[in-house]
Amino acid sequence: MTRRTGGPPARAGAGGHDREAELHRIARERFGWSELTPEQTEAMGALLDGRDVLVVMPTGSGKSAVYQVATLVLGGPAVVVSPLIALQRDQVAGLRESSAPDAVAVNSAQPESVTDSGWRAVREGDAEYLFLSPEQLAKDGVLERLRELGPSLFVVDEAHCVSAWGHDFRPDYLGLGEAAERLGRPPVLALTATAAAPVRADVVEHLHMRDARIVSTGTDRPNIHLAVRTFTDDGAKRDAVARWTAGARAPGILYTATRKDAEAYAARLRQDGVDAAAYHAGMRAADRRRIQDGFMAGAPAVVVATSAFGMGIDKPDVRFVAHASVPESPDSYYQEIGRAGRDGEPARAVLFYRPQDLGLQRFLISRALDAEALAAVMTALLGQDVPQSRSRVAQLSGLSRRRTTDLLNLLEEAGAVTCEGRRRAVRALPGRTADGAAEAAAEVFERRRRMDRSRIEMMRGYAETLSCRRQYLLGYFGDQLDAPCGRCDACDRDRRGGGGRREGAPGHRAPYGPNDRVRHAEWGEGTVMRTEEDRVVVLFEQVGYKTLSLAATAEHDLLTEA
DNA sequence: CGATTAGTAGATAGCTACTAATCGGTGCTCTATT
Repeated sequence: MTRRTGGPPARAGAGGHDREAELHRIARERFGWSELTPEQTEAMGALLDGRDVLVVMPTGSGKSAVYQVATLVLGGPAVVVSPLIALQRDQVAGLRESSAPDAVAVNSAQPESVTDSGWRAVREGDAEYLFLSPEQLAKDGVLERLRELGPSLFVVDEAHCVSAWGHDFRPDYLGLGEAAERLGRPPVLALTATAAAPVRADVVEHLHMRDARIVSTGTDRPNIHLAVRTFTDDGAKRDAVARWTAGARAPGILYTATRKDAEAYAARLRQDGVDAAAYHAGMRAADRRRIQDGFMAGAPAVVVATSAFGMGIDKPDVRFVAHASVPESPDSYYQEIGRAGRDGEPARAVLFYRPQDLGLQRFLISRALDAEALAAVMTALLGQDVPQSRSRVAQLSGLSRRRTTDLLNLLEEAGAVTCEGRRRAVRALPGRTADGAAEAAAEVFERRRRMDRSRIEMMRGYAETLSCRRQYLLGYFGDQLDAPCGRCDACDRDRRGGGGRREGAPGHRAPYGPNDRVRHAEWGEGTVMRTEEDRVVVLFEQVGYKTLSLAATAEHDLLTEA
């Protein structure tokens, strides 16, 4: 990897050597860290060169250190976007306890007086880190105050949320790129533990990252043993899940697809004498907090939860993460099992798989496009001569601000509207019509849905593969594992010699390799993700992940080099 | 997409067998009541 030298920032020191020494000195004196990893210094160095950086490193490997140290060298406060208020609280508390500079948060869950004193602390240099949600950064007043502070760094923590949530659930995530620009465009740092190729592309695009430097330590978590158990009967699966969980070494997390199942399994486990508690977003905030804090402290030993549980859980000794139902994507799955074994000791990830369970995931991503609302937004904009604020567009179209943001994001991606200026007002691009915009937006929407569906298919692929599970998962994230891992059920079976899996014949080379660019007659251009003995998985820009039979592609000449 | 519940038709007074309806995940922020 080459380090490009950009314009040296104000306080970065002269040579790379001095600078690295200063990073180490600050890490030691202000944070008490005796060492920085090569990846940490590489990411910090790129930021000091004024570059945008995407850091992909497992939780617990020191992602936060990158911005904490770099901020002090850059000499201005850092704006840190964090998805959950609970997470912001933990991060602020953590920095308060250390001898490092203080942090403050700005959100709706604290008294105004606390927010006010937070702003003051940053303004007066008593705090260097300011934590906010993306929703806060969608507000003009907040952006104005931030701009006056002259932030030296714009950090997006848990950056995969941009891609996972921005397109529907929390649309303000897609406005972060513009927000950074309105703050004077300091270097942008995106942090995440896992990001497959399309997620990285989404993050880079929507944060408006320029020539982003990607710093990755690889996503493998070798101490987590991977296994899948397959069922067709629902009752049999439930029995197996309950039995396995009751017998597994705690602490652990059991993920379910629905709130009802979380309650049901928790009750059943308690009956079997397991110290288990349910956790989902339908519970009262106080109960959720009590269970999360309790789990961190050791009781309950098992949390049975929907996907609501886990972000910000940095408990080192989680011994298992089991899934009673298949999740929506390898992306989510890897995030969730990544909460096991952070101490490096052996841990288990078991997926209880029933093909029918994929149906629920298909339902959950199948929300239809509201053509009427889309038309209302576009028509409202077409009637205006000058750019309009988002809240004004919401008013004109009679929709909520959240809904409007969602649809404007879609229209922007479809090339029908554009945001401009410091106030990022929106206007329709010249020559656009309501019908044309609706059509283009529908196409963008469909493309995204195909991608989501293909991710579900990749999850099916993981559950049904006969070869090494880790090779499959890591290949999905663009990390190649050259040999089978020896730490998954497929490898265990091969070692016992009971499987009858076809080993790739030595000397028989697959016609495609990872990262090859290919073109398919119908699906357009794509990138090869992995090859097995008889099939190849390709990520196509237009249709998402596809698994093709090598025999068929050869026979009909379906894949050509691009 | 699939599981569960509610409703109803048929044939005859309590039940079977089908169809229709319903539900299912993630969080922020602001506003109106307690």
